[in-house]
Amino acid sequence: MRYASVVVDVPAKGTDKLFDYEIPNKFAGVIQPGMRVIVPFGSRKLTGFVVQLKNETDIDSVKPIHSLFDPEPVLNHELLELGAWLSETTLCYKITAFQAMLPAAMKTRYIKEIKPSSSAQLEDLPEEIRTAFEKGGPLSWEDLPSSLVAVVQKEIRNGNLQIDYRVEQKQKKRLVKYVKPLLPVRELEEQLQHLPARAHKQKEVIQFFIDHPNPILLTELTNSIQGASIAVKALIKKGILTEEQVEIYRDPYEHKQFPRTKPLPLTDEQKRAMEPILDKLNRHEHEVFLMYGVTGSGKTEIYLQAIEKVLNEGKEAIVLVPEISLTPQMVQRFKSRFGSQVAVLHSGLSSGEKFDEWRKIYRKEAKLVVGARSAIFAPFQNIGIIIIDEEHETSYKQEESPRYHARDVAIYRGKYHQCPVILGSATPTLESFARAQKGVYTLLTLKERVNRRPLPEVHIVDMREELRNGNRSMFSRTLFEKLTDRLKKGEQSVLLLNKRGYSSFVMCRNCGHVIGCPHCDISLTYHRHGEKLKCHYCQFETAMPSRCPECGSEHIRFFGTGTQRIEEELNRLIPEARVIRMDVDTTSRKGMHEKLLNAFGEKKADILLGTQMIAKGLDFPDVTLVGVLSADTMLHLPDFRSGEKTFQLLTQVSGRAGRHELPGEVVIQTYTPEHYSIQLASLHDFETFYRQEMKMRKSFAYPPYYFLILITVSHPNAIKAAEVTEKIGQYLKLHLSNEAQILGPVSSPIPKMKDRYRFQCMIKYKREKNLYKTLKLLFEHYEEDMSQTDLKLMIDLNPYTIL
DNA sequence: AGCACGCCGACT
DNA sequence: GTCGGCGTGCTC
Repeated sequence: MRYASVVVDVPAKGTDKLFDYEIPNKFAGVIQPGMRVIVPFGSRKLTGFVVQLKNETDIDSVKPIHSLFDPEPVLNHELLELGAWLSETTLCYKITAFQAMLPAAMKTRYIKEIKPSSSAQLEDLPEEIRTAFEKGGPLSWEDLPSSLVAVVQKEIRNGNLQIDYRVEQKQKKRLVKYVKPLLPVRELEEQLQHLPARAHKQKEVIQFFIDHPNPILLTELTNSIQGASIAVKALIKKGILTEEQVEIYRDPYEHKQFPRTKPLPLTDEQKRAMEPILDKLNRHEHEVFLMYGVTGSGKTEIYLQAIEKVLNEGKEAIVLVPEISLTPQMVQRFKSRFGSQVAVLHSGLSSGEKFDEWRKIYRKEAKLVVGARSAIFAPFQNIGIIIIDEEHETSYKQEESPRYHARDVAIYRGKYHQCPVILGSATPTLESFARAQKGVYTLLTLKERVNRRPLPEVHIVDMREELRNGNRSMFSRTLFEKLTDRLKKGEQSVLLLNKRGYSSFVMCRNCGHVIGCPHCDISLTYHRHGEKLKCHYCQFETAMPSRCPECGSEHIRFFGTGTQRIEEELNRLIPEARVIRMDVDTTSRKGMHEKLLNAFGEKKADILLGTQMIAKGLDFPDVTLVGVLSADTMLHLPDFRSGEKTFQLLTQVSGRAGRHELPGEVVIQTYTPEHYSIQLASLHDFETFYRQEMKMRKSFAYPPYYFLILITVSHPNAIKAAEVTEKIGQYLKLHLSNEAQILGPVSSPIPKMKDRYRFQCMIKYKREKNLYKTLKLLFEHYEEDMSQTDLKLMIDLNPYTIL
């Protein structure tokens, strides 16, 4: 093959196509589809993905491929096709789709350097440039002092300097510094005498090496001797110590022990659910199963046994778990059963760790991947089963381009590999449950908890009533009594604060002014750490003012109910209770999540207080009480799924109580106790909830009866944004069928973000033959506007949050 | 995206 | 007459 078609690394409209390059003789037979190559592109060098090889090209001025970037293809045939499909169905650039399938560490970095051209006489160069070169090799364009820019440009024109474009992989090999003495102990003792009297630190370091003459990690050394790194540097200079960079293999779980577990005996119900899966596995056929099983019904054991069968046949398995429930407990269950065959991918890993886990999969050292959304792109060749646990979780939908849903990708891959896909949940999405009702998916039902433990008893507390009775605290009397009761019995409680829509904004109690972000139309959130106000949408942050910027009053304070405030109130009401608080603030540091959960598991605390992150997957035997402090905070969000989300959250969190010997109880505090989402969650009645919610969806033409598309238009000028949105609405009315409903334009729920005004319109449709074509045409129609006037168009097919 | 090319005003 | 501002259009 003489030519290669390449998708170049420029995410833009004009470059979202294939560019043909000649394959130089030296690469003949080496270059294959799925490989990344470095190609000349205009005056630069870029990486690109080879997508096909061919013997003909229509282009008359083909350039040759410069070099290989990977020794082997990084995307196999299936993933190349999947990328093309993703870019079509989510309307993203091909390069964006390809990049989404690789770990971030494999993204490329472009370096622009200035160096003397081969023909240049160094003496001809101006003094200031020559000295810069003498100091240290080529100059990077980025940190060229602005005073030199003009001179450099002139010399480039004169042909004395040239720009060198280099391509590098962002991934850094993990290097650690080891320090060791260059001299034997005897000589070290001698050196100790020769050091200046005031070099205390250096003496301390040498003494350390006299006691322990072996190489030591620099970080470990600085742990035992504070500020040792400066002394070490000095000692290296003196030739007493030496340092060594060693590349280490990153294994986030290397120090963990995972006792092996054996398959548990299945209940009759589990066996019945297992059968159709095994049948499909044996026949090597594709099928989507919706496994609807109440919390604690043993879904995971079914996953484990199905996976075991797949692995025994020499095939691979993918298990997706929502990010927040990718807890150590969950990972442990898989590692314990399958040991080193498991690769784990989640956001808690560093990009290098993710890269190494990815390579384990690529090199077939791992046969099973357990991971968050993007793990669906694991580079396996022979997948035997794909499992999506907690199928209803919104984190499976990516909110940036490519706006894909992991479930759709899973089904695509399941078809390709002719293998079953299992969607598991105690509270399936209405979309999936409706498909199961229609027979598109096969429904598997688990109604009983393993060992027949009853579901916990749920009490709904009307907080309006509490207020009328003079209780103004965040804790109802019922909840308070039950909390103190658990404390007496030595049992544990979990308290959930549903923080969404409740963030702690800052308001002036005198004039009612709320401090907002100057760039985005939302209120700033108070962070106690450093007394700061931060914007959730842009990076803006500012100090907490002591006076109201509007009226100058000192009565300005943060409102809303953060976990911190609850913790304070808890400490006041029940001072003897030991509380662990889990929220973004306390878990942002790496490993804290695990640490806090372990502490709770070891009963170092009586109450676990947290946000959504504690709702899922936790399994502690002594938790007998779950309290939901305010069930309706998300019920009133302007989102048609708010009822569904409330039902899901309440059901999930209730499932945390009484999972073992001790029976559990749940207290739900709410201001709208009559709402069906809350009522039915308290009765653990998903099926009635499903029917009720489906009626609502039908009458308002929402999914699953209709599909949605959200088009968001943003522009620095509000009028322009509104105008364009209006025109888009008209355009769509003209080009889509009469069956489609076009709503809007309306101001986006976040009307202004990063100094851009946002308007949106929504399309509801059932079937549209020319949908993708029309949307693509829409993009082209506004192309000039987009480049000329800084207009941005965002199209989200099947949006998950319309917020 | 980034870069070259090209056309206009400001200045040595 | 040259330098440098940014609008325009292309990149195999």
